[in-house]
Amino acid sequence: MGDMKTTIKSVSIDLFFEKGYFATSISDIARGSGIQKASIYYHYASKADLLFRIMSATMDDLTTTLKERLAAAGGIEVQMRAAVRGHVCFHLERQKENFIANSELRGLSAEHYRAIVRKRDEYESIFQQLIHQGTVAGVFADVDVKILSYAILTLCTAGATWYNPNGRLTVDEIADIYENFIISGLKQGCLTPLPAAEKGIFNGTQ
Amino acid sequence: MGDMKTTIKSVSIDLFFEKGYFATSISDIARGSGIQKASIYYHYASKADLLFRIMSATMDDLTTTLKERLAAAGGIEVQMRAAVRGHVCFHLERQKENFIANSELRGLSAEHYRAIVRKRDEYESIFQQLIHQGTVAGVFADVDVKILSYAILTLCTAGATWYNPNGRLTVDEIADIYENFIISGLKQGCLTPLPAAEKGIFNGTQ
DNA sequence: GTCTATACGTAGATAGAC
DNA sequence: GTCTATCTACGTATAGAC
Repeated sequence: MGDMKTTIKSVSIDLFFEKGYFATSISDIARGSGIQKASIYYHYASKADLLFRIMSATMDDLTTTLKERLAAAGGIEVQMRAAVRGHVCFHLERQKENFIANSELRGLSAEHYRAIVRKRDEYESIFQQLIHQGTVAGVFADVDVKILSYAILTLCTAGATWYNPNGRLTVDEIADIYENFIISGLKQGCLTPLPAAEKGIFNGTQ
Repeated sequence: MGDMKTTIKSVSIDLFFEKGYFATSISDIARGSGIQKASIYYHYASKADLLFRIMSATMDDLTTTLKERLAAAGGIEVQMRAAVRGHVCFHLERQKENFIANSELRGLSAEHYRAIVRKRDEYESIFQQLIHQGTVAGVFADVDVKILSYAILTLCTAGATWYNPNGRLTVDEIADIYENFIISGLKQGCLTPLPAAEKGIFNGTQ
C-alpha cells in the first residue's frame, strides 16, 4: 500500500466501482492519488491498462482460491458446496474488484478482452465439470450443465452488486443461504425422485 | 417504427446494448438513424432523457406483465412458477432493453435514478410477498425472503447477459430449467424436512 | 423536422523541465 | 518520479437558416 503504483490502483478500484470505468477520468484518479494526471502515465501505460491489471489479478486470485478450496474437499456434494461458498465469499469480500471485473469488460482492448474471457472460461469449466460429475453420479438431478453453471455463477456474482458490508447479514450467513439454495436446486429432491438405487429410498413428494 | 422518434429510440437500444451508454455518442445514434446529430434534440431533450425513457418503459412493461400472469394463476407454488417464468421470458425476449435497464443506472440523473429504483422496488416487493406467503404456508422452506428475492431475480435477469437468440435452447426451455431450479431451491426438499402437518408425510432424506 | 455551423468543455495522452 | 504545459480529438448541446 506504500508505493504510488499501488495507491493508484487502489484509488482506481474505488472510483471504477463508484462511478464506472467510462465515467472515471484520469484526472479523477490523479486527484484521488494526490498527484498530477501526467504522473499516472509513469506507472501505467493507459487507463485501459489499469483496468486490465485490476481485472486480471482478480480473475487469477479467484481461480487460485477455488482450486485451493477444492483440493481440500472430498466428494461431489462437498466439493460443490465448497465451490459455491468460495465463489460467494470471494465476491463479497472483494466486492469492488469483482463488480468491476463483471461489468467493465467493454473497456478492454480486443486482446485484453480475450485474455479475461479465457480466464473466466477456465473458471467456469471447473464448475461445469463438477455439475457434470454430480449428474452422472446421481448426486444431482439430470440438469443442463451449461445453463446451470451460468445460473449458479451469475447468481453468486450478483451478490457483489447488492451486498452491503454494513448490512444485516455477514458474508458467511449469506454463503450459507446460497449454498443451500443452490444444492437444493441441483438435487431437485422435491420435484424429480432420484433413482432408487442411488438414494436407497424414494422421495415421498410427487 | 415508422416515425423518426421511434427509430432513434430503437437505434439507441441497439447501440446502448452493444457498446454501452457512455461509449455511445449522439453522433453514433444520429448515424444509425440516418440524420444529423442536432436533429436528435428535436425529439429528445438529451442523451440521458433517451436512456430514461428506454428504462422506464421497460420497467413498466415488466411489472404489467407480472401482474397479468399472477392474476391468471392460483396457489402459491403456481404463482411463483408463473412469476419466474414471466421474469425469464421477458428478460430473454426483450434482452437488449433489459440488459440496459440493469447495467446503465449510472447514466441517469438523480431524480430519474430514484424513479427507476422505485419501479424496481415495487416489482421486487411482489416477489418478496410471494416468497413470504410461501414460507408461512409451508410450501417453501423457511428461507430468508430478502436474500432469496435478490437471488431469484438477479439469477433470471442475468439471462439477458449471456442469452443467445440463435443458441441451442429456446426461451421456453430455459424458462423450464430456471423454474425447476428455483422452486427446488425454495422448497429445499432434500435438505430440511417440511413440517409433517403441512406435507402430510416426511421427506425421507435426512 | 432537418440542416449547417459552432460553442465550450473535457477527455486521454505526450513533451520536456526539474 | 513528479511536475507544468500543451496537443489533439471528441463529447454534448445550442443557434439559427431553410
